[in-house]
Amino acid sequence: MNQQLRMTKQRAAVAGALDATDEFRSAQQLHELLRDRGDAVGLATVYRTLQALAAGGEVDVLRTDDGEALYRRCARTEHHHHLVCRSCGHAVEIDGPTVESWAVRVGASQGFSDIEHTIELWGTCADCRAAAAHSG
Amino acid sequence: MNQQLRMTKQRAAVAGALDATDEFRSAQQLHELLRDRGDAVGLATVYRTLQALAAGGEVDVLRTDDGEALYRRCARTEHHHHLVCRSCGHAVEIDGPTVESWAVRVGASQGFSDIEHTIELWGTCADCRAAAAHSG
DNA sequence: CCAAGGCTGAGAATCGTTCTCATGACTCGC
DNA sequence: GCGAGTCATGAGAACGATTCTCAGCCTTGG
Ligand SMILES: [Zn+2]
Ligand SMILES: [Zn+2]
Ligand SMILES: [Zn+2]
Ligand SMILES: [Zn+2]
Repeated sequence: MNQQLRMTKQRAAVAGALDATDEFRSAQQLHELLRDRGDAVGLATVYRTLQALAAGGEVDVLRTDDGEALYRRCARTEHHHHLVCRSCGHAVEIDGPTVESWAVRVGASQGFSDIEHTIELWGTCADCRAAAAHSG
Repeated sequence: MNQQLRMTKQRAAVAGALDATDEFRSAQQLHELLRDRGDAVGLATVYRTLQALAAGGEVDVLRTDDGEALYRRCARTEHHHHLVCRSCGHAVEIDGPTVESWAVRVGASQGFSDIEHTIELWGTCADCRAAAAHSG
């Protein structure tokens, strides 16, 4: 089926970078991370790889307030949402069982079909709050 | 307070365009709309005005999957969410009372502060579905 | 080891959005 | 009405993120 996907050093590097962190990261951050690590990979390749991983459901993508895409390889591939620190990207996977059914119900009641939902929580994690307190 | 804001023909035009539609629209769509209408307004001004309106809570902003910002003047200014048609932008304002408390609770339980939530539902409205059925 | 075709990366190109700055429009006091 | 002081406008440049181009490289199957 997708036998045409080749395992290259670059893809492994990107996947490795994703596995190495627990935080949501932008394509550019991952690109820099790889460069610093010594596994330099072209920016275009980073984007392409993330795109492929996202399409395959292997990484989660979300958008910051200003539209930048952030990626993260979550522990599970089943549907879930996130609570993300807006300053460091640290994330916690969360479930919202009642939210799921609510979304479907509301959508259907308005005559809409193919309902999907975007549900993400943003906040400041304990570490970042402590850091801010010290400097502020 | 904000007495330094002047009511200009351009701002009125943008506000008018927003009032004239019930759908979420991008800055560029509004810009074209105004041009077609005869109330040509510079693109930069459209962006600036939308920004100001959004800052003042007079219009709602949301981001499409690919990061583009969409704006809409909703009937109410109190906190609410939306069910948006991904093909025409038609939107319905919705409430999620249980969702609100869930968001706060989950955020706090993980040690995060300043919790905010992004909750939007996407779907295909009845009209667009009908249109798609005819052509497909 | 080879051919075939996916993969890569530097740089150009897009695209949405913001910035710059010279010019225009308001406001207010006279 | 008139001018100074300001805020607003708009054309175009600048930006930042992402995508595209395409020639050369590398993985894979045999
Ligand atoms: Zn944090
Ligand atoms: Zn969900
Ligand atoms: Zn709204
Ligand atoms: Zn809410």
